[in-house]
Amino acid sequence: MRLNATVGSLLGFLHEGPQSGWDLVTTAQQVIGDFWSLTRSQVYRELTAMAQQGLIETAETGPRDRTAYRLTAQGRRAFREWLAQPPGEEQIRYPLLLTLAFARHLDAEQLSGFLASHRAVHADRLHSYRQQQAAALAAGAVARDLVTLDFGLRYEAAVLDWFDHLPDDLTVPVPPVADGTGA
Amino acid sequence: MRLNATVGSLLGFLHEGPQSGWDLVTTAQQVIGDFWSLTRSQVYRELTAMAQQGLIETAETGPRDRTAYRLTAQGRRAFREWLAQPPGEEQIRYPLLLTLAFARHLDAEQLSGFLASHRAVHADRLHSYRQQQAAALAAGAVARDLVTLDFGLRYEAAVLDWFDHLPDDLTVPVPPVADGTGA
DNA sequence: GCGTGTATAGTCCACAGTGGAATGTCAAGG
DNA sequence: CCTTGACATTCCACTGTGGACTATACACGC
Repeated sequence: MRLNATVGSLLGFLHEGPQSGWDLVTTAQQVIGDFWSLTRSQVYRELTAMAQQGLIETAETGPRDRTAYRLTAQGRRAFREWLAQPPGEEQIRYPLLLTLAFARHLDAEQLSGFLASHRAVHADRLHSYRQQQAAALAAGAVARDLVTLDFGLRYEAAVLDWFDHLPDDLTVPVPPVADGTGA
Repeated sequence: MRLNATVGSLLGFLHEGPQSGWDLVTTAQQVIGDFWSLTRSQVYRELTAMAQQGLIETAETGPRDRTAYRLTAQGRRAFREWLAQPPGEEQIRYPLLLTLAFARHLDAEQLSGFLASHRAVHADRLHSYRQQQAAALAAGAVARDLVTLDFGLRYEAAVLDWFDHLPDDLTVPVPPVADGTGA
């Protein structure tokens, strides 16, 4: 009965006290959203399964259909086991690089538009990370609390650097490709 | 009829001439494998659908059950349309950061073991990227041909840097966590 | 010529992850 | 009292992942 990483992290969050699916989505977005994704659908799906397996139990039902869950002893055990497994490798999927890989089939102006807008996204993210860092430091956080944020900072800085060192002739008209029907 | 990125890139590869599913998996792994993933299952699944939609057609059938596909005019059109769409944002999922986010529940020695092995993976990748770069340059490639590789180089360098600036007290014993049953 | 291992080639399936539509409830303010 | 927006969950279709399974062709050693 191996847990997947999503279930593992949900169990991790429940260590801070009972939460509903809605709460967990919010928490996850804030705490691990920069390097892990999990969607509403998935959270509710997993919560149901987790309850069935006895990893969590209903803590309280509030207004609307709100159902908060609490860790069980079994859930706590399962979490520790999961956390002790060697974490898998990272996965990156970056559609912009796909576009770039096929850039010779693309209009130069469109390409430079795409690049500009993606660059802006990364610049914004870097800016927001810096603010988060400053705020955390002001609130008394130490380096240990900032490792994942630091990852984001370095990542975004590197990506921006990459944008700023792209060769010019990327967005310069290239003679139309032969577009051969065969090899 | 919007194509997904996987179909888009398959169409892209077929511009180089007819290929079978098997070939396409190999090509994709080599050309876009560092920032995009696609699995055998998916390739064959999509090829069937693409053929049904008239984006590709059977080019030849070889030994074993080999079936090579060729682009149709419609497929070429669909590819251009797909490529002209603004590419989506990148997705990153890094389980190690998840582990790190819950590090206070984890044994210091285990954590440092995980960190060491992940660091090694990134060091290897950086090394291999450098070799690829050198080989490409030696073969006469220009900057324009190396943009995606350059992304990988900068990414891996940044990640390694991050590893090398992790605070020491990450892997220093932390007083056992209270592990409260509730809030 | 004859096995036999390895690379090639494809199929199938269960599970995980994504994104949006649909549904409903409660709270606040005019 | 009515509308608007935040809260909360469910459901679905599609996409993506990874492994098990089958089978054929070919190179090689004998």
